Amino acid sequence: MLGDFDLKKQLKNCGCRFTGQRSAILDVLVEHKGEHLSTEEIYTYVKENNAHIGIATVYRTLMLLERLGITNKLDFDDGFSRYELAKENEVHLHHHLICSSCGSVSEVKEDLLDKLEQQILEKNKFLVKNHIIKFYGLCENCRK
Amino acid sequence: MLGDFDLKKQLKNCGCRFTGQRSAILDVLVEHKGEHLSTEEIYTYVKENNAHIGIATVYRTLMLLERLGITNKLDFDDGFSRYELAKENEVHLHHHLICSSCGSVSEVKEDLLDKLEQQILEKNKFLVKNHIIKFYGLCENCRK
DNA sequence: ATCCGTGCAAAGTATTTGCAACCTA
DNA sequence: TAGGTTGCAAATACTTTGCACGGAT
Repeated sequence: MLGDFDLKKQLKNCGCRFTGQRSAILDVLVEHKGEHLSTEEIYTYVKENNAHIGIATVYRTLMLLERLGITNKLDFDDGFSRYELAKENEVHLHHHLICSSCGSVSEVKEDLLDKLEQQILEKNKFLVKNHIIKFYGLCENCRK
Repeated sequence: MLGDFDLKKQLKNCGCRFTGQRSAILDVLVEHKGEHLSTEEIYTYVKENNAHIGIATVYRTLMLLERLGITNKLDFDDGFSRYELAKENEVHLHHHLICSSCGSVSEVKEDLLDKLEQQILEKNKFLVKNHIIKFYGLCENCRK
């Protein structure tokens, strides 16, 4: 798998080892690209082909993948840490739409924030490297 | 105190009772306007004048205040729920600047998002009622 | 007097950690 | 072989809940 090759290289670069568990966890994230899986969900999917994996390994691996910049940790205030592949964000950052009524999460894929971030650098002397934007409101279904 | 009067009215409106603990917790939030206190910090401050209050009451009251729209719950991914007075947001919504290096949190007080939210309504049929924006990057100090 | 609110402690839930066995390099 | 990695279980950390007592209306 393509993902494995990159992972192997990146792990070597940081002196870490390439293991079946780490590969399997990344595979799950690749297979579910576009979703925002919780640790528990990732654990469940990984167990399908890796029955004896422990959830501590999932937590540790997700921490590692985030440190390597392979994943982004997301937070929708539902009590779970969620993850997505960071690659998707190379071109654009996501804006998440969270419905206050049904809790559904969808995405906007536009980035109109460059202007704002430029102003922040000028006025606050703060260099923006990444952002997480959560819009709370009512989705199409719940507005009916 | 001014805050007490509003609280009393709002509590009555929802069939809830006005108690010393609820008043004291709101007082702490008013005294620390502009900060983003964690539940634990609020608990510590309230105990100064209310030595025997329990932390469960703080959690329950903050939940109530949020339901009443008096406070906003914030989340800076540091493992704590944080709160601020919602009033501050009547005029403008906050954008938080979170430094990846030192963890400091500051604020931008501009709202250039109206245009984007209008587009979201048109393209995603999603009606934005509120938003939380977290910019991750490097603050002035850490860029030196 | 009623019954909501409180404090305490126990329970819950997500996540982290210690450690011996295991596996990658 | 050496040392990073794993699985298990115990430990943490934050938050919620059950219940009897206390206080607001």
